[in-house]
Parts: sequence; C-alpha cells; structure tokens
Amino acid sequence: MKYWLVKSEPFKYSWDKFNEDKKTFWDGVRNYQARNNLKEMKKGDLVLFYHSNEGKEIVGVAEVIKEFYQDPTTDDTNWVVVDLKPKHTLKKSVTLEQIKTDEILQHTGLIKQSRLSVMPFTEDQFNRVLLLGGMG
DNA sequence: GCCAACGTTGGC
DNA sequence: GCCAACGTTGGC
Repeated sequence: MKYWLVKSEPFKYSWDKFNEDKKTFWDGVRNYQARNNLKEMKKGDLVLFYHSNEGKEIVGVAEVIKEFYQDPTTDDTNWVVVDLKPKHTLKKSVTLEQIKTDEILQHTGLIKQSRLSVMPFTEDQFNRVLLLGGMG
C-alpha cells in the first residue's frame, strides 16, 4: 500500500464538504507530475488531505476507492481523476508550522516542492502525521 | 497584495 | 533544443 497527500483550497473544496459528499472524484489536476502521481494510486491507498492557503494544515485521511480514469470535466485525454472517500478526521490538525519543524516531515514534498498538489508520502511520514494528529 | 518557485509556451 | 516571457500556486 502507498501513501499520498493531496492539497485543496478549502474555499474550493473543503474537508467538511468532502465529508458531506461522502465521496468525490479528485479533479482539476493540470500538472504532469501530479497527474503521474494520481495514476499510481491504487485502490485502498491512504491519502492525507491538506488545506492550502487557508488553514495550511492536514485535516484528515481519505482512501482511494477507484483508480484513475479520464477526467470527466474535460475532453483532454491528458488528464485523469481518482475517486476518494473520507476515512478519518484528525483529532488535531497538523499545521504547516509543525511540518516545517518536524524532523521527519520537513523532508516531505510539501516543504521541498510547495507547488505540487499531489505527492507521495512514505509510510514513516504518513505515520508521523497520524501521531501528531492525535491518531497514534 | 507581493513575491519566490517552477512549469509551460513559443520564438529563434 | 535553448531560453525568455508568462502564468499559476501558495506562503507570508
């Protein structure tokens, strides 16, 4: 199983909205590196949900329930989506501030490549987020 | 609102 | 194939 992190601006699509919807297809990815990451997601993989701009914190964990397929919001076959459903809400959000100063998490793409919207996490990094999020 | 980082586009 | 110009993202 693999681990990932996706970003969303809460203004556009928040964790709360995601929980109301019960599931969503992850659309709007228009960057090849992020797209390639989407394509590598397998059913059952766990995905951290990060609020960018507003909040700047990891708020929950989602699960991949359907692997990649053509993005229904465009005819351009370059772009794909995956289906996600909410799994856990973190007891405590893990803030960017914490991530930047944490020995394990400061090495994640969130810090090193701040513009990438879909990125892989290692198991260690993933577990560290759960621990800091009060889910350990 | 500004700016750094970085991806993409297009002229040559 | 290089590189300048431009656009977008996201932190501050």
